[in-house]
Amino acid sequence: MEAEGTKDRIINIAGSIFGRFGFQKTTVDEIARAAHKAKGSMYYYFRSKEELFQEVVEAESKVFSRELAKAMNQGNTAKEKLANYTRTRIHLVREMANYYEAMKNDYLVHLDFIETIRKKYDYEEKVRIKMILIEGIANNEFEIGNEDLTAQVLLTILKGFEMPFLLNHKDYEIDNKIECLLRILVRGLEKC
Amino acid sequence: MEAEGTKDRIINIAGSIFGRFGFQKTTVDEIARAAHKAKGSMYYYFRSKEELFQEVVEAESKVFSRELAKAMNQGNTAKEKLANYTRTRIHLVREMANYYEAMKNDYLVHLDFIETIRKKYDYEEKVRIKMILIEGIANNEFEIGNEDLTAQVLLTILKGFEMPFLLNHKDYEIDNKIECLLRILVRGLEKC
DNA sequence: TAGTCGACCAAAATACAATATTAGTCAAAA
DNA sequence: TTTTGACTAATATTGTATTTTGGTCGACTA
Repeated sequence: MEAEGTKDRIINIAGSIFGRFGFQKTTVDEIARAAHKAKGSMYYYFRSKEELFQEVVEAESKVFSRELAKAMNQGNTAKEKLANYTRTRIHLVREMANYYEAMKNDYLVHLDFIETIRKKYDYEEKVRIKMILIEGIANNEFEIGNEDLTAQVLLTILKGFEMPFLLNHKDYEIDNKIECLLRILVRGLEKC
Repeated sequence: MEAEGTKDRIINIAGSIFGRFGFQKTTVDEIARAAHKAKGSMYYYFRSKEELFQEVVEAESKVFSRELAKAMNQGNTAKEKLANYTRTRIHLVREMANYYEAMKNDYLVHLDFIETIRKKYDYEEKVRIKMILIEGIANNEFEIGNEDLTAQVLLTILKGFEMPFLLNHKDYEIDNKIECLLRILVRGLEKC
């Protein structure tokens, strides 16, 4: 028996094809052929093309989440955790930029199921940031009025930082910017 | 001169039409009719539709700039200036969100002359923020390693903040978020 | 002479019908 | 349980006739 089930194999293959061509320009038959299956078989595992895509995004988000959690836990203090989280997040998103590139065409076609997924992962991320903040408050590292609002704002900042390279603008100074941003954020949250 | 008045009138009328329908879906003839002129007359004042649009953007950017400068100068300290600048900028962009709405269709058609304008005004804005920072350092309000990089990062944060409502997501908590952001930024830059 | 006009043109956008792909189904079979 | 490929309705694409649009120009005027 293969370590990887058929369904997971399809998800992986679909992921690489969706990543190259986006949701709309990828056909179910194309994925089926790449997976050496008949198109009909796809509908044994997934109710629709949308559901297949959703599972691909879900799987990739899990990897994203795991990497982020790992980076975060490599720090001892809340400050370090926030810093590692920020650095890793920005770099991960940057690596995924070419992935987003293919999705750009789908972007205006406002697929509302994507919106749903996005919201869910935004929420998860906010919770994770909030946890760092709460830990920092408990540690006497941070002094924050409203952790929930602050977590939301930090997430907005992080998401804003990805915009430049989400829209082609290459940024060779990104590492300097990240450190500069972190200096402001950490000092801004710090208990002094 | 009378001619200068006509040109400005055309720019204003064109602005409101471009604002409603975007660059592509607005026709030169439409603008001409609204200005009670023949289409040919448009080409007496502007070399092309692009140039007309460019002048519209230029004019509106000037208003934007002036409002920002005004808000900024209402503060006495650098901290106040930064705060006023931030608040005004975010609110101005939000008011313009419906304007951007119409432009969304043009967005993917990557009009590179728009990119040029954007770069120019980004630079101006960065300079303005940098001036606040330098003033703050001179005042002993701020303590900043690299003002240029910091100004760039602040601009990136501000531009990131506009993304949510640039993409429909209405945000009823925006004022709380702005104050929360400002608290972080000001404390993050503060000399303590 | 600065400003306006509208007929005119080539290029681009649109409309529409014919054609081809595609998402999704299903009965049969492995 | 899993796979298949023929099948269909809906969607997308293509080719083409038609219209619209950006832009020009010579004539006109105040």
